Amino acid sequence: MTLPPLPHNADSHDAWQSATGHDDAPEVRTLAERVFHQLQSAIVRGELAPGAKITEPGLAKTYGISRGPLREAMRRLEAHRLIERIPHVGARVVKLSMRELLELFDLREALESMAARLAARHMTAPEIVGLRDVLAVHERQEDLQRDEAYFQREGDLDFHYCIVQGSHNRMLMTMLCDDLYYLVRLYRTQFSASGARPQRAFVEHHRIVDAIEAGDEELAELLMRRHVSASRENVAKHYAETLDEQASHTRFEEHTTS
Amino acid sequence: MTLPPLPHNADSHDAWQSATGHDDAPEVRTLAERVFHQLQSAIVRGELAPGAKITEPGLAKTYGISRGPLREAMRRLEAHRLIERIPHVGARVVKLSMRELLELFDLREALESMAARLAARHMTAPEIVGLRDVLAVHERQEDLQRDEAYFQREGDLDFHYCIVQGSHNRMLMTMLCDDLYYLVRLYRTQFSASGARPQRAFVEHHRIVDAIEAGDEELAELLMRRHVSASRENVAKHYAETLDEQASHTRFEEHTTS
DNA sequence: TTATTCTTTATTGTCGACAATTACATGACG
DNA sequence: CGTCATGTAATTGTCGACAATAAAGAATAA
Repeated sequence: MTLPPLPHNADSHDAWQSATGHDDAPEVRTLAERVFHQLQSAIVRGELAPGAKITEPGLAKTYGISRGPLREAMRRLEAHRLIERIPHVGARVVKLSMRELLELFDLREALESMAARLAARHMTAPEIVGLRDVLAVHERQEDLQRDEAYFQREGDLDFHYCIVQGSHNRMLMTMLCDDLYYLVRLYRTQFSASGARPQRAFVEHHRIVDAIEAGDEELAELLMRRHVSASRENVAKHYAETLDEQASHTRFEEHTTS
Repeated sequence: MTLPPLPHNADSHDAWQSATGHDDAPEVRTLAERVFHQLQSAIVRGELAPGAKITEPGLAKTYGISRGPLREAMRRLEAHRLIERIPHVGARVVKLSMRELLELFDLREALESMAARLAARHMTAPEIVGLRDVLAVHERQEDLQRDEAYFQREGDLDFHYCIVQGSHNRMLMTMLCDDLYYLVRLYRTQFSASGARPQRAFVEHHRIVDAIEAGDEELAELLMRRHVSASRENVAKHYAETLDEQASHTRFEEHTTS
């Protein structure tokens, strides 16, 4: 009953695969972990259709592994809200409704504004330099290919990643980078969300970085809150326009419940 | 490859065991789920010491199940940040450091202030009545047993539960009630946190409810933010006083990394 | 034809056993 | 005496098989 301390646990973060870069080949050493990342990527990229049923024997044969590690990976995906499970029935890929998407924006508004405030308090000079580099790359891509929304969107997430990193709050990093941002990407593929507003977002990003560099916590928080809120309103407006397909989506859901 | 829709997924929440009441016997039908709740409760209540190593054969024999469901439960606990795992090495119960505790308060400040704002916007009249009932019970217990901090603390969590429920944001409810509040309880047992400030908290709670009832979103958000922030500062101060044992804790961690 | 019941089938839940990796202890060598 | 190497033991990772549950379909009766 004594506790021989494991050799980590003091700076336990180097053992994690999380909260740093995103989509860097995770270089994992266990099957469950590897298939978790593979499934996570497949879901986020839309290779597994939203709402698609997931059968354990099928996936096990697809990935060439046994059902044991696969079930552990699925439990992790369930905890990360990328799949939904019902005991003795099965699992399927989540299908974000518009309501849940708007809820997600509320969460982002709360968490990312806090992240911006903490970034203004804790971000170091080289971190700010790196952040400006991200903005520069961001802007260059915008010059080169003005229509290619995909890179722009990924760049947008890179920006938000840097802010969250700058908060120096590990719980916040984990919650945003490991949980919410995957849902954000999932939404972008599900709704094929190309409705970006690049130029507006650019100046907002720059102003946020300015506030962070100036150490103005309150301004950074306020600007980030407005930035996320504006993105939410943009999505809500775009949703109101394309409401017809959404209506058919709703009819489909009603049909399933009958 | 077609997708015969499962009979839920339209109002998928009734199938979940989460985000409603807390600690109501979960009435689960699978071993993995049951042992997950049992381990969750055991960890939060301190029956499994923080930092204690968890061996799969040991727990499997303890709970009389096989290692398969146990590993799935552990994967869920890992995702909920109640245990930490290292591949091929083992798992142990989390031991919150003071830094992580303060990080947790930052998260609560961001999320619960948002919850208060949304509660002021969406909470219905009967929900507000229930909230006042919680405060009344809260106050009565305070009259009866002024020292018994345990019930007061649980009542405090009940209050925050109601607010989050009133936000009508399911993602927010899940994130706070299913994830963060278990960490809060874990902290209270680990640090034997009886350093409450009941009377101050009472009036703050009442003012928050007043703002919610008045539909004043901004005031509710501001008051909740101050409420959590004050609690954080209270903890930080109490930590500075009992810094000696924390110093020994730090020495221990340094020793483990050598 | 429609509703109901029973059978069949497929999927999920659970278990025990084996392989792989790591930690610990013992001993040899500088 | 300290350090390194080796072997052993224990734990974790993985697999295949069986049992339990639920969905799908066939057969029967109204």
